[in-house]
Amino acid sequence: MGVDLSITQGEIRGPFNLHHTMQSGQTSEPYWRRQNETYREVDFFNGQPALLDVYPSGDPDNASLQIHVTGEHLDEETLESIRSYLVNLFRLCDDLPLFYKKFRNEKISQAFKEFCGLRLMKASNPFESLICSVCSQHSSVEQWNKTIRCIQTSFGQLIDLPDGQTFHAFPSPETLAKASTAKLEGCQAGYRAQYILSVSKKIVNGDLNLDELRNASYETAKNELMELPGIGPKVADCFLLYGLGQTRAAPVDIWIHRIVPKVYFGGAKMSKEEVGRFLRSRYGEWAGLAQLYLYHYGRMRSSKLFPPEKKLV
DNA sequence: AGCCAGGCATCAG
DNA sequence: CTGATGCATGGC
Repeated sequence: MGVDLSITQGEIRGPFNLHHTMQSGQTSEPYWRRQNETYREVDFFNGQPALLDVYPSGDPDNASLQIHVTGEHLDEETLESIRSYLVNLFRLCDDLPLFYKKFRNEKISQAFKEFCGLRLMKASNPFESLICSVCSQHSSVEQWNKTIRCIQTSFGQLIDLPDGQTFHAFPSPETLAKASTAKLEGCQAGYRAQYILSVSKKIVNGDLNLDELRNASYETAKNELMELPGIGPKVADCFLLYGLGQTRAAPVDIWIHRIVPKVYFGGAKMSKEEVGRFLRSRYGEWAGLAQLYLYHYGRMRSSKLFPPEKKLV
């Protein structure tokens, strides 16, 4: 009923730090449940639910990912789909060493050292990522995570695991389109409840097709997303980056809006739009990753867990 | 009590 | 175009 797998160097291009990646507040999905070094999540593979416990091993520069799978019918094909699921989720094929090398002479390289192995994530369920991105607006990481977990248990299909544990899948657009405002607000969604409803409805009636956005250019996709209620530039970029893997997207939130002018322009006054344009022109296809390092560095630096001794500037 | 949190919509100049 | 304000909610 349980099988052990590992993803090792050779399948991972360069360093990988699971903790940094899992704790960087990306809106691909909510935080996995954590117990010490191990992170747990449930999903379907070949139509069967399986519970994944993942934990790191090896030194940071030569890291591998250990996986314990609990479930039934764990044939070779299922295990292979679990492996590729994780490789895609943590974007383990991204050439992190090349990214570090390209920008090693910039101030941002301080963040490379501090958070070496931090990787972008890409959602396995774009709809879930879109709802996460919507809920993250004007809220803390901890808060939107609670809301998403509540939406999951309140509306998501029950999953029975062979060992008797139960989990909930993330609900479909059809389910959320029919959700009651009261129940959504019960999950502390606040005024975002309306946004969740209308976005879900637009997906159900065909006005919004997330798979088609995948093939559109960055600009086209972003403009189309911003037509939707409750989706502005930042939420659109979060979804494009963490939901669809558009690595040119660089969400400009309050942290990035503070940090970029300070680090790159001597504290000059800039609009959010200017900051976004700057990151895209400077980092191109790496803009999303550069944004993640700046964001995580800034957020950790001002946290009590990470004293602000080392300065980026 | 007041301000902030991975913003957005709206309205006034 | 820029700037101000309300919006739900919890944490500090």
